[in-house]
Amino acid sequence: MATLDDIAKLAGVSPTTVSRVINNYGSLSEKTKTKVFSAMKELNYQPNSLARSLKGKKTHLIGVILPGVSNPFFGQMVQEIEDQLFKKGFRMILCNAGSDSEKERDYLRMLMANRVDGIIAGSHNLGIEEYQKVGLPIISFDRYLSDNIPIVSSDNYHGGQLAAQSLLFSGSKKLEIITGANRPNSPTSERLTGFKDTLKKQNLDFDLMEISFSSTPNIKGLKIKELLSKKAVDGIFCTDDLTALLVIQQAKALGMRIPEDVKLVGYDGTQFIQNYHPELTTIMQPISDIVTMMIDLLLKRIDDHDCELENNYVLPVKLITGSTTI
Amino acid sequence: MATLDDIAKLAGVSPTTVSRVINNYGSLSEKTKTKVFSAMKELNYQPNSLARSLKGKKTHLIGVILPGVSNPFFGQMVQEIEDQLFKKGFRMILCNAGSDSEKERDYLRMLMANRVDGIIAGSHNLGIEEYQKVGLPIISFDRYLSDNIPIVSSDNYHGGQLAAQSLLFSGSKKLEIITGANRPNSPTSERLTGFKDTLKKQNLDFDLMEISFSSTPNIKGLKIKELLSKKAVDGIFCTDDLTALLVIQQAKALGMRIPEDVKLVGYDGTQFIQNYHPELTTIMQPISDIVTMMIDLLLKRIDDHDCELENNYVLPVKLITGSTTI
DNA sequence: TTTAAAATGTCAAACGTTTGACAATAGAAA
DNA sequence: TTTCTATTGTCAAACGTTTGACATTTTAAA
Repeated sequence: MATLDDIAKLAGVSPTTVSRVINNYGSLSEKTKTKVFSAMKELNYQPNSLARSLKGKKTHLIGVILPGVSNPFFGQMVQEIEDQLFKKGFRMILCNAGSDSEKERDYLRMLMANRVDGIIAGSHNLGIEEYQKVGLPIISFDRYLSDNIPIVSSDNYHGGQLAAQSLLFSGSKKLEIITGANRPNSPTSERLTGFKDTLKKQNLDFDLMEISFSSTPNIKGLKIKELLSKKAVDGIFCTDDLTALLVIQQAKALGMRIPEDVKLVGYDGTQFIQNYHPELTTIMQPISDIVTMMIDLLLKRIDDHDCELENNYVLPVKLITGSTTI
Repeated sequence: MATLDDIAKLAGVSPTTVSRVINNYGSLSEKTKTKVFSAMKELNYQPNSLARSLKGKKTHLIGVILPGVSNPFFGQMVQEIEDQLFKKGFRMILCNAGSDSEKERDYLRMLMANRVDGIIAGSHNLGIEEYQKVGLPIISFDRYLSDNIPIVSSDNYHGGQLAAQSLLFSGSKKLEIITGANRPNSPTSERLTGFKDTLKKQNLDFDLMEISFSSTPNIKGLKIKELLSKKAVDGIFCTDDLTALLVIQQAKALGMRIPEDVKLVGYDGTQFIQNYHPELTTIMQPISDIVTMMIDLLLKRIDDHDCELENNYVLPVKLITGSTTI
């Protein structure tokens, strides 16, 4: 692969001049620039980022740690992150941590070793300490990591409220909420609280069904089937859309009609759901805005490691009404 | 961030010794190793990959260029690639090229600049020349790029055959195939041929509906609606599952029953479809095997840039029968 | 023609490693 | 004690850039 020296030789100038052209530094005549550029083109030259970064330049690499990308929510988020980062001249190293804390730790190490400029963290199997000692700009999605790591999220509490209101408005009385594992600091717990508080105001009660995040869809389906067939529920709030799809599936299999027999509200409202399951009433998280916010903050921190940022940035959610509620 | 010299000072040894410990090179006493390791731990030291790679070591970075990740097929593929690469000690730079050839070109440049060890290319807006002059190990998914770039794909022709057989077996007579833009070298065109050939053997004809890959689902839906309401079709083969979902959607809206009035076969058979739309008959591509193959070949090429590889690796597809055919 | 400014060149240090050559020291075996 | 070997150290070059100091040449204006 061609180096700066090769270009210098071919263009008949000094290496310093080539570097000056690349970095647009010092004074240069148009003629030299043209000579250098065409030599670069001729040899298909790409300045070695490794060397540049080593010399103190940014790597323009951002580490993105997420639970996974096969879930449409994170899929869309990754797509959005990639898109927006690209436009700002950054690239992403994608890290699917799953629910594996060892893997997350490994990735954190790798990202440090690779001297990424910053990290977007949306998966959190690890404790605070691990993230604190990374010493790189970090922005977190939807979970507390450490005091000086800003959290960007959407309004989970209000999302819970909207879901409850929407079910109440369509006349549900016997309510059920289906949610993943509820660690105390997880975003879903806020959704739950918003839901709960709204019902409390109406003096209504509800039941809670927890299905571990890591269960397969088949297992989840089975549990939902049991719920639907054994219990007289007429309104269900799922804290994610995929689970809501399973409810639709099981209800259909049992001959129950939605929304006549059971109303249903999901959560996330990805583009995918809006396109392929427009019937589902759901709470839409503003993925694009969330990403814009995160990248904006991250780049600020990259420019100035000590810049002051808020601890929390909460973006509004939106109710999208489909035919699974009335 | 701590450097090798810092470790040397803290451990009370020479920098060379530290490097020897890291690379397990030369002869070392257990005592020194322990001293060095504990110094590394204490300072949370990570060897600077940039410097190491500059000195000739691998970067352990792989560029993955795909059309996007919001489509479940590529979502699952990315997840699989990430997972398998991680296990082999590699990380991925994710490049969503979309249908933007300028972006793809930019990414190719960036990947060269970053001295990635290799590239997995699944998006191909660019011509052969661009890929040829990259000069890095490349493996292609499902499309011809250049003579010495191996192609890994699944058996698109047989997939088309299976789709046709399945529709014929369920008694369809008036067949339609819905497919994206059909550039001559695209994998979908093979699916089409397999489909066509099978029908020809039965002396049956079919109609072809092309919907540009870049149309939004709404537009696609509209065209499908038109098709369903204006034409007497009783069997549809969509060359991807998402389009098949739109057919289901539109058929439902028009009061047509599947499979009674129209049979339907999709393509891809991702985990997502299997979990959330098990009713859809579809052709499953063996994503995991495809990825294993690609990574295997890529790593071979990375170890030995000139190693001989086949031009084509075709993996078998599988018919998954759901209730959209009988 | 003189003079100043602009353009380019030379040189070298630095970034953080790896690696080889070679020397020095320690400990153990003969 | 001598001798060998294992361990560690010193030193320096290399990887491909960037950047500053400084010198020299070219160009254009006065």
